Amino acid sequence: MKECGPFLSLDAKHYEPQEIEKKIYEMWEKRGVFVGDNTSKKKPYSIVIPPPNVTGRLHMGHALNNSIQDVLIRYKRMDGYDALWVPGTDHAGISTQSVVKKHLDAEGINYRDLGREKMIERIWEWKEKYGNQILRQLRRLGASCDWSRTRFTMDEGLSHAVKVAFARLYEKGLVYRGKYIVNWCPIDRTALSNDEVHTKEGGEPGHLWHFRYPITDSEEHVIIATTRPETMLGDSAVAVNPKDERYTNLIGKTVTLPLVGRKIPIIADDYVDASFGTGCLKVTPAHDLNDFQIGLRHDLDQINIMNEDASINDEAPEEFRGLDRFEARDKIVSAMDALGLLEKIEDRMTPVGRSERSKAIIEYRLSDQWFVKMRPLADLALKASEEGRIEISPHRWDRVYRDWLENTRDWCISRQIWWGHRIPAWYHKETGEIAVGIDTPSQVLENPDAWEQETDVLDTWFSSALWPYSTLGWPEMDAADLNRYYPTNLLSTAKDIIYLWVARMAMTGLFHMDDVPFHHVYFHPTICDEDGETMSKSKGNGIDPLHVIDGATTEELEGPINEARPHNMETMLKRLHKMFPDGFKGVGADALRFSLLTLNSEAQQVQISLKRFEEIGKRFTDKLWNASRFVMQNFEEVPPTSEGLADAQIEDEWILGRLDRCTAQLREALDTYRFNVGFEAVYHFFWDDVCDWYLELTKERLKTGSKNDIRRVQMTLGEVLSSVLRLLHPAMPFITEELWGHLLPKLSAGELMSEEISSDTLCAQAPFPVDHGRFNEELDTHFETYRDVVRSLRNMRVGANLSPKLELEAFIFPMEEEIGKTIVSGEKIISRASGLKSLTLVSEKPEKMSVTVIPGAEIYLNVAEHLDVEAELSRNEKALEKLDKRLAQIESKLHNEKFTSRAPEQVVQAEKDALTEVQRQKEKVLHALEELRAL
RNA sequence: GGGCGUUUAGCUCAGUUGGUAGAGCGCCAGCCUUACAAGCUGGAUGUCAGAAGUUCAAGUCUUCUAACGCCCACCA
Repeated sequence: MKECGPFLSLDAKHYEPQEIEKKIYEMWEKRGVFVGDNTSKKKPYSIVIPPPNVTGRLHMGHALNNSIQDVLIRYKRMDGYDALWVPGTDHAGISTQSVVKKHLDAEGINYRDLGREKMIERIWEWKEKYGNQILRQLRRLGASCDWSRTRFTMDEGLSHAVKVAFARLYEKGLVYRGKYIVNWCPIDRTALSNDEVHTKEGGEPGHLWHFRYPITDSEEHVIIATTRPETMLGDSAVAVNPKDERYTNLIGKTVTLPLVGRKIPIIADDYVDASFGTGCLKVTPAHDLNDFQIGLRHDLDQINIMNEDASINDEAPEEFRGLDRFEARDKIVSAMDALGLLEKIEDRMTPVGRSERSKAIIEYRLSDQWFVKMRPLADLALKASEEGRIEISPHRWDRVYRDWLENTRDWCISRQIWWGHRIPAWYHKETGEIAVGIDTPSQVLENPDAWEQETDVLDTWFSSALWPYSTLGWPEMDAADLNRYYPTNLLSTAKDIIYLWVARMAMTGLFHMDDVPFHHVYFHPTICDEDGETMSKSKGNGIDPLHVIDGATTEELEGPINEARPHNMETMLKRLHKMFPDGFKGVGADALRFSLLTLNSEAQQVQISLKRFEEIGKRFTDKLWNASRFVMQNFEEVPPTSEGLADAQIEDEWILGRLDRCTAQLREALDTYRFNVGFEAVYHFFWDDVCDWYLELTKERLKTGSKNDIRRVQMTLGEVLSSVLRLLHPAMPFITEELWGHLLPKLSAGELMSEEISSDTLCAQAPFPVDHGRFNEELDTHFETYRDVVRSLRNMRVGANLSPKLELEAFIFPMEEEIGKTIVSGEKIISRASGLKSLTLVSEKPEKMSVTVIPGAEIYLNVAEHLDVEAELSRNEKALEKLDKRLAQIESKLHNEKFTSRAPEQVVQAEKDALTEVQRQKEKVLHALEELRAL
């Protein structure tokens, strides 16, 4: 018996998740059921979590992705694997530093005054205090991570791993230092990788200024166009296309740069698009990526005119020095205008790069940076992908991944911030010599005063790139975890970090470990709101998973909207108030997870709204709770005999067959990451087959059957329910564990188990169901016929407006002996399900009864004086219409000679059979109508 | 500019080798049938975005078009 739990009485009519979920999670943790055992004889199955930022709060994307991982981990754990899910967090360099900076700002402290050491201390303090919030939230979700292995990208081991990785890459010449033009954020004062810069689609409103640059010693001028006039201070050439005949005579001459007075050459370069603007391009190598490249080709001066904060520096004429870049822009425009050199100003949408983090417009800045040489590494990853050592699902992302690897550029990994892994490189103060080492290099130790350490830290993604093996003990090559769990089985993540993270893990994994970091990559769809917009903080359209789990007042639901203050704020609030005037009642983690999983198709995005969690997850948890309650109530009176078990009835065999089929479907679906398909199969099996049919059919047997027959039903129910709980556990771990706590003692006490299950927690010990091969095609088809008959009978009853309680007589007039036999074999089932007094096979048509024609038979229901001729007529006329439509379809096919001659024999025969069948039915319906009209 | 995705019932979406269009919600009618009214039973609802093609047969394959969305690269 369990030490604790189950927690909720089965008397409860509605399932109340919140309290139970917390208690159950505690129980699991206390028992250590999530802990991987690297000495186990079981086969390993491992996943390393995409580490959320320490600054993060759980959002819907996390909820989805972690539900997915948890499903697979729990599935494998139950299925006999030593399943390990390694959790952890990412130090998120810039993001965390700016969060703490804001806190300090609020205290009136400038972090720069604090100094590097103190600031880092403050960030650590903050991290210790708030950094684990997201891990606690993952627990609320039910994530079965091995918390004893929790890692942090800046903990001791991982920091060591980062240094080792850097040093090894450096030794191999794959890390280098160089001057380069980088994306520069003037707010955070750091370089950013391309992936951290975002450009709004279609650009942002701006202007295109056309300036005249006078040709030296001439009355002529060239006209250049720019969207960033301030950069002219750093111009070192004007370029034209060599094929542009308008300017060939100018090549080699110089222009005198207005305001500055510098003489700069007119050069020819293919990069210039002759058809754009005037075909003349000002070249500013220090402040534009393309200009930088042109500058290299022509050996132009690289004139940096800006400070770190993008104010104008002393390279510029005095009047502009110290000005902010946008002030300088205005001033330059008016100065040019005053000189009569402003040709015109056009309004124009211009591409504007912004820092993803600070939202500031980025500058391009020439500086000393560290880079990873990507080509050799990318080739490793490409090869692994071509050899199928990394498989990506859905498959379409494979190409996206490969395209990037084929075209990738060197990766700038230095960041000018304090929070992160400080680059283990030292510079000789005089010679400029560089020393790199995992520990402080000996020459530095010998003469420390002559050296200084690099102040930059590494891009956060540098440490993330090592995550799958650094978390398992690398660079210790004989670490038990590393040996056992690397390569991991799966990486599940969002596709927007396919380059930023996935590709880089593949590259470094292959380089450092000589093996792929994961065999499979699964990209889940993007979560969008009900209008199809991606959820984001700035739009205020996010749904907080914890609100879904715990519920929220209307005010709390407003939170994200109020914080973001989007342009359509009013509409959003209005809609919220209309839909949830009394707040949202929490549905629990199970319902959240189940909803997300059944919505998770192979599409690129999935639209969700709060309502959906009620419609899908909540409804289903409630159904599961109630049906289980009912089943278990019927175990109360179990006679604990183990002899004389009655034979299985048709419905018993049928439901067990369907159970097996459902099990096979779910396994197949989970193995191929088709979560919606798998869980929908279980959903429908449980709701439709188990609840609506099997439970309804067996109520009577449970009430009035013999003890031995009751036991048969109980035994079947026991297997069905215990299997369903196990099938659903990966998706809905809490409620299934809770119900398992109720069910298991009853099953054991009554010797109702048809298989050995010796376990006290479902989570850890219960085996995942297997397909016993009991699905019987023939029996299942027969059962479908019964259901057809029942549906027809119920329909007739409703048509005659008769109470469902009234027991009626029904008659079957079969067109074929076979059908008659089939129907008779299901007599009990049909009678029970349609409230019949009797079901009789007749060879002569009964009269004055309600009639329905189904394939192969006519069904009559004796509704006596309640026969509503009008209703009968209209129902059968409708049936006739349908048959006619179908008939036309078939006939047109069969009349088509090409069809009969070219379609496969079987298909043609099937159509012919269908024709006879439909014709036969039509005749019967016509006949019935005739008789009805005669009444 | 390049790549990808989506377009199926009023809404949100399934639809795996081409072979009579499905689910949930919503809607209509009837039921408090002893697990569940947060439920049960029955019912209505579709030129599968448009066009062309391949095929005996197309929601499904090919091409083109349109709308919407995402990613990458960015003409100063």
